[in-house]
Amino acid sequence: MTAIVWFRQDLRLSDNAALYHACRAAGQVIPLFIHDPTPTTVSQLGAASSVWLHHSLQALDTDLQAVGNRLVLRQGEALPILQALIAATGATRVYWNRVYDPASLSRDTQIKAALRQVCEVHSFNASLLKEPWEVLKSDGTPYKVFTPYWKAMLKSGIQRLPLPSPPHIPAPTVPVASESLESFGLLPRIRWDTPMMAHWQVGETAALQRLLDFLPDSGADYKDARNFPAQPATSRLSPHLHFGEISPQQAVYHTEHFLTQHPGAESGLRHFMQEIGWREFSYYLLCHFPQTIDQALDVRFRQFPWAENTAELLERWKRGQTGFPIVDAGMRELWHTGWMHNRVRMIVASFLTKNLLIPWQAGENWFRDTLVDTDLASNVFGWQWTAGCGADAAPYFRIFNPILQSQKFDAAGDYIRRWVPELPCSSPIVDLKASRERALERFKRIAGSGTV
DNA sequence: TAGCTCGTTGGACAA
DNA sequence: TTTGTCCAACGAGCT
Repeated sequence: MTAIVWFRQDLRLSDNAALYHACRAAGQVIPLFIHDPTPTTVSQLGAASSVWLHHSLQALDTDLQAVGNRLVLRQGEALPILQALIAATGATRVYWNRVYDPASLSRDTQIKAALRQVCEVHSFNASLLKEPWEVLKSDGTPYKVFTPYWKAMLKSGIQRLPLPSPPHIPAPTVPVASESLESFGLLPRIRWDTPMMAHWQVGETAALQRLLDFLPDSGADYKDARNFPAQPATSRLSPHLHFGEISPQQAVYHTEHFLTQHPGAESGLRHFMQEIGWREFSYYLLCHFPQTIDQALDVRFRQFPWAENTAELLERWKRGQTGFPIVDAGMRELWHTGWMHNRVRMIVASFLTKNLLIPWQAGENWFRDTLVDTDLASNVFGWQWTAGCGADAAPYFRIFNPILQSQKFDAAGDYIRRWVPELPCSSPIVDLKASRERALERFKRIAGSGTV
């Protein structure tokens, strides 16, 4: 019996439910990845993420070769490709792990219905700790506040043993043709990606190593040190988690295991697991409120009086030329490495949406294109939280002051100097005090105009 | 059921 | 220089 394992955002061999169950059930396994270049508004792959995907697919293929198989690459619309592959190989089962953004969920539902005419289809959860519909309030509606949500999650139990990596994945006896990875065109023509990728190691092995290095190096101090962008105190697991090179269950499992031997790291690592929880919560909200992909959850914000004629200001923000050192440092870190420290993400987002009064969607789009860890749910959630229009949002008067933030979290200026060596940088593009007051005034205008 | 406290990440201002 | 208070208002969850 032959089974197709359709890889999507689960580019790993360990703790991969679809792969695990396919290997147990089938004598021959066809590992497949489909690149669908059709432009859609929600699932378009940003330039930096495309580069990561290229390397991740390469790593997955290498790992598959080590256990006797190869990754089959195809390009185009998923359903006809799967149907053709089933017809050509006589496969009788298709396995995949679910992807939880609304567009993928509805597409997969259609594909499942169509494929069930000709074969068995099995889908699994391999990217979330729990299914989003499993955890609800006592009245049956979804949580909108993180703390009670996370408490309920912990109470119901988030730990389980990760599935082992199959020691051997039997290849089909008749080889299946594959397109070349280069034909996907994921790498840019002008190779700006080489210096960016010098900051990263891609693939399942690197992802696990990253976690295992992080736990002893930074686990104990995580709670406080993670706020200081000059320190390498955060896990940097986000791109690995996004592409599924490691699962959140694996992160939780290894963290708990580490804690049994290093109980002193308890406080720090509870906060680290809480960050895994925030990732989970953003998927949870996106599943329950799918319209929040591009619309504010708080309906009052759908007619927020944003500033006009801001093209030039947006451009200066993107290029890291705002004249505010910590903002410019963050935007340049993003440009050079495909990643930005979490605290700095909040600072630059607050600056864009509040001091410049530019819609959060503009910032969300730029992040989507330039981050290697772009994750629809986390990105949308984070931006809405900062803009004050999402679930559990920051109060409207919470406007970060970039000068005070750098004094508090980069007092020695190490982070700023690393990315803005030409200090003092250009003159500020906006007056902090005046722009803060302008934002507060406009937020007051929409207050009381009705809520969700 | 009513009443109460609390809520990831802050800043300005007065004392 | 540091510390306390206020900046809204609503849903979650407890008593």
